[in-house]
Amino acid sequence: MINITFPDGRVQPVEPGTSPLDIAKSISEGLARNVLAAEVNGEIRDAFRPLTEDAKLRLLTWDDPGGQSTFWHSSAHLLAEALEVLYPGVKFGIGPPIAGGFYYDVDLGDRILREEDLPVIEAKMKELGKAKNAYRRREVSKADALAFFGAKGDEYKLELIDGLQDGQITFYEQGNFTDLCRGPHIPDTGAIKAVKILNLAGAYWRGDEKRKQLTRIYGVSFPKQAQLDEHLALLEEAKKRDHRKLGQELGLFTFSQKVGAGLPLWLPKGTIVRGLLEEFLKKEQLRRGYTPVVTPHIGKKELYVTSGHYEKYGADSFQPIRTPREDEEFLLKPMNCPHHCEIFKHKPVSYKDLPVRIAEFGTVYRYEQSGELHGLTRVRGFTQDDAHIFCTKEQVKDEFKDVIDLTLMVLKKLGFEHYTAQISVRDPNTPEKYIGDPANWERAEQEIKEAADEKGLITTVVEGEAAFYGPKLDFMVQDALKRSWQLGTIQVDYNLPERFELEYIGSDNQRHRPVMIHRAPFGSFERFLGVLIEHLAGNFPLWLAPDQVAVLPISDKYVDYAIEVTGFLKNRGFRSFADDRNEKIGKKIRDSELLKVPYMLVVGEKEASSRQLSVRRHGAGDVGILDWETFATRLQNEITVGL
RNA sequence: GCCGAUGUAGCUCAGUGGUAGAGCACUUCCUUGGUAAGGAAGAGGUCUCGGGUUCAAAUCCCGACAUUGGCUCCA
Repeated sequence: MINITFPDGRVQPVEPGTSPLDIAKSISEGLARNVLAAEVNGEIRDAFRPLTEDAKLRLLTWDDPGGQSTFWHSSAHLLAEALEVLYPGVKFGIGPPIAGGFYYDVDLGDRILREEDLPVIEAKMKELGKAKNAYRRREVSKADALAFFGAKGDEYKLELIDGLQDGQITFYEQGNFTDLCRGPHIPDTGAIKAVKILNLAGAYWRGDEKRKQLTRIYGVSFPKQAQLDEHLALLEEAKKRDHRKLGQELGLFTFSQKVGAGLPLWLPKGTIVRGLLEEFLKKEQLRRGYTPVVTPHIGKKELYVTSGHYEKYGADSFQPIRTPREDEEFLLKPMNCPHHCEIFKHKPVSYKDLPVRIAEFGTVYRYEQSGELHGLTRVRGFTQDDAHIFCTKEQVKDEFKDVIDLTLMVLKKLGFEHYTAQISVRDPNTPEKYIGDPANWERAEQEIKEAADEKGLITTVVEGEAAFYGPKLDFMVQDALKRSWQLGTIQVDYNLPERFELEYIGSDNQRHRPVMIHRAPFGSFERFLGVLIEHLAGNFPLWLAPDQVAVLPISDKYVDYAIEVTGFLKNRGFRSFADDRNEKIGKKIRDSELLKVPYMLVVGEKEASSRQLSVRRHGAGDVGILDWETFATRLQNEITVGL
């Protein structure tokens, strides 16, 4: 007998060769139906794979991420099976589970898949699912594996097998389909009841753009149709919230072919929102000892040769601009830091001046490949809420903590409640990739972790993700639809102080090299606003709304009163307009609701004669009659509270 | 940059070889209406751009540009 330990500590002896699925069956049939995989001594395995020795066992259902990814992985195999039936001779790349489902990369030869083909694939998958074919695991020798896929003519699988060690190769089969696979898989295809093939895309074999491009088929699947429906509804909701669509509908920004791809044009309303964010941050930064600066949009090529950016990115940047007479070369600035380094250098700095915090909403231009551009989140010209902190190495930790504070304050103010921090440190195996004193690195990495801990951040530490010039902390922010975005960043830099020969005079009257910290709580206004629009579904809080109050006269007899009210509100600093169109009140309300204006004031005979306001809140409806002062106070209170 | 899709009025879209359509928005007129669309008339388009095929191209072919789903990249 072998001993199986359950998560609650209970130990049950079973015959060797018993599978977790058998154990589930012995507990209840219902459980057995729901078991997708098993965690055996911390490793996720097939629930049907026999246990041969003492083990800690956890049965995984749909509610476990491990159960879901196994389910999706098996769905990818089911997709492959369907493809093989529909398109004989299809060759397969890889087919893994991913965050929101699964995909399979396939080579269909000359055949091009179209949207119309997707329902056919879905139908075939459902049909094969109903067959309830069991997934079977089989260990094969390398020679046999090569022989199998050689006979099938699948060069991609052959290449994969080539990279595997003999004795560690397994096949999984279900129905008539056999795939090279490490597993694990769910017990049988019957569990895959709801399937949706989402989209098609090209993907290079092994992610290498020099190699053949395969067709990547994305799908998602669930044990129940209701779950799929819910998932599709969420995707629908995401589409509705798309900042590109809302930006258009709310008149926030636009793009022009003539101006150029990836170069957003901020419309008046968008500019108001953006300006309010700037104002908010500027105020907060002044309070925290930042000193604002302004630097030009271009800089001489030598500036970037000094900074090292020219060597590293010059070829992949907008190319230099030349002056007609002197033949000097200027670059559009891709970063603000070289300019800020020169500002730091403009006069001798004492240790008593440190930290120096130079802040600028600096617009930068980066050449992004045409296929990369996307709404506001990936553009070629954008404005960073940038600042560079020059400090001693002893001050790094406190500065980090202050920037974390600032960032959290920003996220809270804008209604982002879920976020984590990713700390990127050196890859210990390739120390030669990093510049700067290893002792400083060690210290900074440690202090970043401490600072994040002391501020109560949930962190993940990723080795090898650090920039060559220093470790960093990035904020990963989750929006209302549980999508994760990388926004703010804090980075330590040992490189630029060196290259620009930055110095300060210490208390010992000697020259010392400061440490530089790059930081941007929003990242860029463009990207942040894109994410914010989707997070809020375009419903800006009162303080950020481009129009705060729409005054809606019932008929043109009350337009004068509406204009008077608008004037009062404007004097109190609220953004307000009167809708004096010759339209019925229902129409005016509808239009203001669609524009997501937070407050609507309906004014007619009653209000004009009593000098009152009939107040309506966006999304909430009629909130009753208020006098002017009470309404103004209500607005002020709502703004003060924030959200 | 690569692969696929798309590009028709300000917006959303119909229009598969014979000189361009709808709804909304816009303008004018009628209407003066109390919490999500009042009525009528009008104006608005070298059908993204450039080539080609054809008696004839929004429509078919080629190329460019832009948008888009991905891939690769991202200081």
